[in-house]
Amino acid sequence: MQKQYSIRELADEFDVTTRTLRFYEEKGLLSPLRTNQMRSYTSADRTRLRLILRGKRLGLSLEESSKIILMYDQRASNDEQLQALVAKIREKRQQLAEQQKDLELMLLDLRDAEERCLDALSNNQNEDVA
Amino acid sequence: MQKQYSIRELADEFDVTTRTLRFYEEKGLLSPLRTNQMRSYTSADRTRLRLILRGKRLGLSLEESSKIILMYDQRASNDEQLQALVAKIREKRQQLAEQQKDLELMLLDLRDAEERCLDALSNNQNEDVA
DNA sequence: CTTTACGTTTACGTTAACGTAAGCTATGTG
DNA sequence: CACATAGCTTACGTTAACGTAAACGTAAAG
Repeated sequence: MQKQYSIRELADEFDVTTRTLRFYEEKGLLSPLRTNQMRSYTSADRTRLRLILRGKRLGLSLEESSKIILMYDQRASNDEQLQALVAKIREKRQQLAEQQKDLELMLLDLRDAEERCLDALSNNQNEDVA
Repeated sequence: MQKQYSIRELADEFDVTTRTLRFYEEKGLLSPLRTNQMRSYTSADRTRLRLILRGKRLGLSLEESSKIILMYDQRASNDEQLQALVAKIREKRQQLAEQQKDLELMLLDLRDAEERCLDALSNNQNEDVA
């Protein structure tokens, strides 16, 4: 017997609005059970929501996240479909690897900018002393 | 004497539309020179464009990218402003570090998914043989 | 000299991802 | 019992980031 979550519980836990949860459902990203009309979220829904929000933080659209989630829980299909899926997964991994590079570059730039700021500050110190 | 770029050259180089470049200008992200009404982009504009697009790939809004760019080329101001800037830079670096974690998690999940696919494929092989 | 190509401005259209509000129902609570 | 709380549906509103189209200028090419 798994725990079920009300829409408010889930919304509070992940810091989103109930509107957002209903919207994700409308878009087919979540599919909570219904207990006399009220939505009842399972731990599977929680997991999916976590993945969706992680995708958002990485700049993915809901549709992209949706596709990636489908890759995670592939329904064991035939060889052809499996191979196509592997190809998709590899492509996405490739994209993410590129994104990793972008991220590191931006971090380097920011490290640089910070250093220059600190240099400027210590220079101002020296001027004050001189 | 630096090379100047027409709007089309820049658009083609970065694979964006001219509309996009004009839009970025309208938003204050670019400010090309004008040679008898025509836009003339310098290498500084190119750099800014590179940064904007890198930001986009990381899921940043144009406004966020704009702010980050301002951090890069800080006009040496007074100590107070410099310290505020350092704080901003550190905050952004922190955010990016979190994003790095998210990215690695997603990569791990995809590695996992790929492996499961490959397992399923080799299982199908065995069944065929048996 | 007209066509073609590239540039300009102005302005309305579009999509994603929700926000917001109205109006209804069911369930406790003083 | 009144009413506050939480949920539901339906539907219109909003913002970012461009797309698309009209209407015009200019310069090289046939």
